[in-house]
Amino acid sequence: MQSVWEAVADPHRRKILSLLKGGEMSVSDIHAHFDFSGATLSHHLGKLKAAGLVVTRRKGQQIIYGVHMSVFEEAAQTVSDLFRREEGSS
Amino acid sequence: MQSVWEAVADPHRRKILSLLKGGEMSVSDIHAHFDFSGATLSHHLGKLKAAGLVVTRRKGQQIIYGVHMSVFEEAAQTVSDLFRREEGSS
DNA sequence: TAGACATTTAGATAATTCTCTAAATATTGA
DNA sequence: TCAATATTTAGAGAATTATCTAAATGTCTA
Repeated sequence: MQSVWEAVADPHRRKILSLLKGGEMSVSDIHAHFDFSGATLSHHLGKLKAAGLVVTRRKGQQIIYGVHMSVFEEAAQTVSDLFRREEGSS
Repeated sequence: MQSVWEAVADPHRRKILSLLKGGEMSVSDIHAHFDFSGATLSHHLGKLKAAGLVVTRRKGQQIIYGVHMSVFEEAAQTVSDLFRREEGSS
């Protein structure tokens, strides 16, 4: 599994996550927000999926992406751990 | 300025930040925790500095690195923004 | 001032990443 | 079943990154 840190290092992927936080979207819905090719989008979605940050389901011809909440919240914990100021260091 | 996201994408750099959260350290102090060359360490420190996450001062022959608290806390906000669940979405 | 120590810079290489086009796969509807 | 639509995979090229050794820079002490 790819690290969450690497997954969110790319601005396009952070934008995808922000979009998905607003609710599930199909690949073409997401694609409407970007200029690059579908193959490139697929590459980014693959990285997010490898990090476990998103989940997919099929709906007819479309694949619907959504944030994987449990992993997302774990990730929130991980990142806030790095950035939390040392405790008890008055 | 390099993005905080890219700066923390690398595990070595995250380890450096964790070390520095415990207090200021010289380059050689930091180096003692890693296996790679001094030049490589310098490269990583440069990235952290470009992101504004660390500050330096000279103390004789040594350069002392420390976390740049204001930028660090801004970064904490930035990352928690991405990972915060949508508000008011009951 | 010369030599030693600490760190950074320069220049090179290997690995990874982002992007593309073209082809493959999966599903739907006629 | 065929053609259209949606997405992913394959393969390749350009850019970036992590790493190294060697050289340069800055500071201290004898």
